[in-house]
Amino acid sequence: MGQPKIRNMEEFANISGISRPTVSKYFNNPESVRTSTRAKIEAALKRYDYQPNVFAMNQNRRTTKTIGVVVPNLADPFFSEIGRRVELACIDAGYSPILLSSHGSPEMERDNLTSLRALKPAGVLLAPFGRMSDVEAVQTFDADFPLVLFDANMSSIGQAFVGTDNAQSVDLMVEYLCRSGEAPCFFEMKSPTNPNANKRRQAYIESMERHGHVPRIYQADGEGWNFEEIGKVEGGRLLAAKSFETKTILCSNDRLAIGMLSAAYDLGLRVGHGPECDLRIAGHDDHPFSKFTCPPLTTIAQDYEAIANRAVRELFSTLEAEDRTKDRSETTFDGRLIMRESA
Amino acid sequence: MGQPKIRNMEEFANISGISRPTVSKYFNNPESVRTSTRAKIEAALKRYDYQPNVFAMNQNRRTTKTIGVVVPNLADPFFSEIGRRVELACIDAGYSPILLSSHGSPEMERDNLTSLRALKPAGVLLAPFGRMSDVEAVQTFDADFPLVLFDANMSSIGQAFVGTDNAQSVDLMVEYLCRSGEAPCFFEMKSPTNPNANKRRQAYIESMERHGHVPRIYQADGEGWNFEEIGKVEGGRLLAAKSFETKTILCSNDRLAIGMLSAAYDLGLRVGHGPECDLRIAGHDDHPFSKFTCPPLTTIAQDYEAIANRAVRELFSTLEAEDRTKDRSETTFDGRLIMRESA
DNA sequence: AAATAAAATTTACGCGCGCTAATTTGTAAT
DNA sequence: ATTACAAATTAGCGCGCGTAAATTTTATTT
Repeated sequence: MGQPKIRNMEEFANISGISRPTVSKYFNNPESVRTSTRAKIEAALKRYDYQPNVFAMNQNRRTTKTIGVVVPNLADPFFSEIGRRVELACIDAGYSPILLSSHGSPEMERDNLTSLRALKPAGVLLAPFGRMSDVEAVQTFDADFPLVLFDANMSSIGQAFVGTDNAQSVDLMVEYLCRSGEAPCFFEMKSPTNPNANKRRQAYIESMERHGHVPRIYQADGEGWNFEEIGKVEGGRLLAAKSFETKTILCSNDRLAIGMLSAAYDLGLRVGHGPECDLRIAGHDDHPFSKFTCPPLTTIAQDYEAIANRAVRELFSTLEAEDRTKDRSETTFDGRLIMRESA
Repeated sequence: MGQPKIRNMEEFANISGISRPTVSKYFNNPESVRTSTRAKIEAALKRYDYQPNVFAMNQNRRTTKTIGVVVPNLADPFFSEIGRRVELACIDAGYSPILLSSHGSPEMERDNLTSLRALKPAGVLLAPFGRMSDVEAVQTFDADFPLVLFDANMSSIGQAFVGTDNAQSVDLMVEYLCRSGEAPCFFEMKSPTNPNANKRRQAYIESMERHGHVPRIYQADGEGWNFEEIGKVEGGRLLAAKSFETKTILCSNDRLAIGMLSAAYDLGLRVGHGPECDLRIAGHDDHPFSKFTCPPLTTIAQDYEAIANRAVRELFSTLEAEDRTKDRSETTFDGRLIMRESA
């Protein structure tokens, strides 16, 4: 941290006694220069605080050190949590993540990808809307940049997909509910905005049939991302009208379940698995607040950490594989049953 | 979208029939060129998709179109919501916001400011940790870039501060609770990580004294950002031990209140303002989930929209004022009482 | 000790655009 | 038609770094 400010790489090369191209090489990859020269450069770095101009660096580089991370909606704690972990994993690997939220709008997802193009990212981690995404835009982006999908799959797009095995996780819950009491009916949105909803419904149907039960599905009206409100209003309506044919309800996700729990409370219904209870409610995702609902919500925990780390690793492995011959891989992690009091 | 790809501004200038410096001027500020030439350029933009290279642009520009937005923790719905609105307001104004979360760590706040330096942002909107922030780092950043603080104030740092008037909002709640029943005691963390906690405690004390009551404060042990857990465990402990001297509890924020509501449910305590209830619990912030707690939480709503928009406007007004003579301004918005069933 | 390979240096060009000064063109008013 | 002024053009330098080719130095092997 000396007083004479370094203006550019030329000056820094002079005071460190190394030629500029070698210094440039060092900043691209410190391992690529001899140990003795690396020591000289790092000694100079300690005395003078210099860092290369990012804009000049990225102008001519084939690839930058930027990683784009795009999620559908940061207001949803699920995405803010998994986005957070992806971000930290990128930093650990020496890259600069840039986290973009599409604010619930597929159009903004497209815009985000367009903005990212200008930044020449080394790669992009995308949790897409799925079939609501601008598929063509995602495809052309995939053709131009290394792309890894997580959370929601899109067939044959991206170098890899990493997510949760909905078939396994839903079956785990259905099996538990059947074993511990009545077979569940299924509560979801009629036109779900989140991409895993369809897979979960399908998994519910198959699991129920496998266990010899008739699947019963209830779909709530309502648009947008205000899941709790929809769960409370529409779920409450169904509860009040005694429309559910069973007293065990599996919600497509925790946010719907949180809304329904609130409605049940208003209606004076006791939720839980005890003999004195009127209703069992279960969810999916282990939402950060599901531990604090009344009663605490029985749910399926997705392995955030594993998904985030694996997605990052998949991306980096395609970055390192110069030849684009790597096959597309799909990795799903098992959900874990979190037994609490609601079911 | 013609087939011949435009490689640089030179080529684009040729095909649009305008000289390169004028095109450059257009991209810096479309208003700065004659209407007729603007039309020509925009006609060409429709036919060929060209956008200037961001890295080359920003390399020599005095100031970029980038706005940094730094919040303490995106996992907290309060910050993800206000960050979202700030982001959208910047986009509307034609700037490129870059949203950075410090993941609950003051050190990362410092790192985020350091990273932003390299991007030469036109300005930065910072929701600081407050006294836990690296004050010196924030000060030197303030000296080098236009800076506006929001949510949490730091004395004489930044061109402006925008937030909620804690004295007003807490007094509003205290007044309501006293008027509608027993005077509240106050529940908070012993060493709070969120920056407004001290102001709220102070506001509570002053408000209670003004209403002729003795303030009673209960502080929970616990570190970090896991407020719900702390509210549930420590608040539950106090409830179980019947340590609270009154049956009306004002929590420093909604997340603590959510935890305490969960504990009260476990203990079989009926929360609410009805005659059959054992306890009243109130919060502060109008957390997105406070509407769905059991019972729904009475709280104070901060005016997210107003805070976000005003913070952005304050920043832009300092950007436009070439002379740095603008006085530092402090703007606070009133909180709004949200009466629900919990108190 | 000489021979060989690896790494560092020198030299030089290019990236795409910002920005300036001098000049020319266009527009609107007298 | 003349004047006056704003806007566009031409010409050209500079930013800070990437990168390539040719050369020299250093480290390793025989």
